[in-house]
Amino acid sequence: MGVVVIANVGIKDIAAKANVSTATVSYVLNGTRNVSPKTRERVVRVIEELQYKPNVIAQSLKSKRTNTIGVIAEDVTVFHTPEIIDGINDYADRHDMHILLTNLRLHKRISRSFDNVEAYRKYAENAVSELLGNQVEGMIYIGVHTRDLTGLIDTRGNPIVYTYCYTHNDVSIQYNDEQASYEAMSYLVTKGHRRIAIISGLMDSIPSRLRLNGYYKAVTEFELPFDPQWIKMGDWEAESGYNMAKQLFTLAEPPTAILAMNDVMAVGVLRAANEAGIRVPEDISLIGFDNREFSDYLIPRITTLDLPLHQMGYQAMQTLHKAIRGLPREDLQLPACRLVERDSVRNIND
Amino acid sequence: MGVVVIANVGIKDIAAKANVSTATVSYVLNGTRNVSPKTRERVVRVIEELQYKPNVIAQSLKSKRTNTIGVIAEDVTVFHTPEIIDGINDYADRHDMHILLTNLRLHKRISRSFDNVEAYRKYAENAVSELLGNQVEGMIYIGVHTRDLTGLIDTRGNPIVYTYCYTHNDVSIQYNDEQASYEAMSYLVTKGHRRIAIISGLMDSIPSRLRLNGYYKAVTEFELPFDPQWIKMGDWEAESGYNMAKQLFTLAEPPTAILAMNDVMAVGVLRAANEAGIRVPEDISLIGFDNREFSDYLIPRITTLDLPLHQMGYQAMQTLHKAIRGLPREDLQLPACRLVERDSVRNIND
DNA sequence: CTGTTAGCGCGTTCAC
DNA sequence: GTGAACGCGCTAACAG
Repeated sequence: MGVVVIANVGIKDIAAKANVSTATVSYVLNGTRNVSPKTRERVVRVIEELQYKPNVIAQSLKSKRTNTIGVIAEDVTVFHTPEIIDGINDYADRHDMHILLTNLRLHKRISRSFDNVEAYRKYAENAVSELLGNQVEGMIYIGVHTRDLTGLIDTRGNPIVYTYCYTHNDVSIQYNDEQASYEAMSYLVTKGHRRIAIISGLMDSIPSRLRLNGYYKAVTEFELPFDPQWIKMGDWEAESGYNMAKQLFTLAEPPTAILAMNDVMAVGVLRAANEAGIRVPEDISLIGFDNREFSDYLIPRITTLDLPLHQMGYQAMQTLHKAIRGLPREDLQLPACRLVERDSVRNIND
Repeated sequence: MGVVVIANVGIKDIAAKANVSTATVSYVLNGTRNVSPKTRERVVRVIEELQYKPNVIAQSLKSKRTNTIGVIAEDVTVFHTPEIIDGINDYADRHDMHILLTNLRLHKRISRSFDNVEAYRKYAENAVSELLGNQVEGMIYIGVHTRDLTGLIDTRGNPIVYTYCYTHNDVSIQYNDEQASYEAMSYLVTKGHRRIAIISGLMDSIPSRLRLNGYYKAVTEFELPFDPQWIKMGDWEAESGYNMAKQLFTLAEPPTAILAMNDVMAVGVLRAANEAGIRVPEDISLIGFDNREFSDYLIPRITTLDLPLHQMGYQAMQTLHKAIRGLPREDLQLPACRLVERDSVRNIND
């Protein structure tokens, strides 16, 4: 109807209609130089009239700055990725930067064999190539789990920040695993627990080891009883939580609380308890890890540790931004996890 | 160390090092014209040696094609958004298109007052402006829930496709709500259920109404008993599922199965059942909607309807792509939901 | 047929 | 306040 599809108006259209040179228009737009109020006024009016927007592409060509960074997500459908991207956006919005998103779609393409780095190297390298071709000023790489990606890609000297994974040579943004499990332990102690078991993730994982450190630290500091049988090795999956919990339940001196290194294994614990007629939290207390959405919908609602994902994304973007600008790297605080208190821990002081 | 930061090599660097003109390099790169094997060989070697990648920015400036589309996500942290983006990526990857991602961050910025369109119009318009400035060839808008966004933004004639929301004037990609609830009902009937209750979402929502249509259609076709008391109006939140379930439990003729219009309300039903000592599925069967991650972690695991999110993203991108190319719009099939059979429905034929 | 020169796209910026 | 060179790659027109 009244809608007119406007052929892209350019700076010279403005110049023509306002009877000035293109240079003047540019000066008005950018305030790069003084322009007499009268001409400025005239130019501004035409600009608004024609709804002119500078062609960022052309600007970039000259300025060699695109204000665009590339985000390589190994898989956007993995639970932590969207929130990290949200943090990246948060910072990017405040600094007028744009995000070119690449999604490696790892889960769908190579299923669970993440360890086979070769299998997806070509995807990752393609992503980097395309991004560089698009003149991004830097990149953020979001992994599907915390692991070493040294040598996976070569950014040819362009800045990159890794998060939810790391390399030996580059900056990476992680969160404080040790503090997190220590905090969970402190909380349990506050609630009167002393015999506390832990179900770890795979032991080739750095987070597993760091969280175990936090556990040991708490055991030492609070002088808790220690029994190696309370340390169970899981593999992050619910099934392992289930199996380990069953073992814990049959111990001569069973723990009064279990700390599972992720919410998924916590579900396994819940299932095992359910099956054995053991009630959570009345008979045994449980803390998960990750604050996955479902942890709030379980019965009982699971107390867990919230990951500072937003902050990680924000810091990653901030760090990258400084690197692009050539500014020195600030020593940012290692993002901390936050205990989300719900209904799966009983206070046994009462 | 051995790492050399290479100043961006351009076509003329190649030309110089290979002793040819830039035109020849361009012809080699694009195969636009015949180049003698010898020179080609020489040029190719230099290109590889210097790891040259054409500057897409410069290419776009001339070709007026950026192969980039803008995705405006109202909120990337909402459960359905990542999977839709994944579908968009899937199509984009196959057609060498790039995604410039904008995240309106609606949840964090304006909390839950989504109905107040004015509150975020400015965010949306900014997003469109920036995207257009970046010369995207089209846009996909991903809503946080299915509602009418007519008049929210003006793309100035540029193609746009909406998904998980719609307008009166533009193309939008939805899924088949009516088929979904009908399918759930058929399944329940197969399992011997005839007295089936439904807990709807807010009734100003189109999905609520369509799903109710599917319910009625099944009631009619299968000649099921009908009692208006079995139709409960919820508001999508767990609390309402809880309240409505309690009402259903106290009916003189209670239903044998409940269909909740989302998994969140299904959790409410589960809680109410738990409290009342009613077992799912032994005493009452339950079907949710959305196949939210947590539905698989509940006890019992909830049978639910999986949303064709990936397909929606794929179709949105496909539709947009055709529009950009000026091709006629194909009539794509309305994506269907898929019943995910788990443990919350009992076969009462046995 | 192969290779080169020169102008273009669009906004910026320097010299006048 | 203006003309024109410039950035980088593409390509029409031209030369050998």
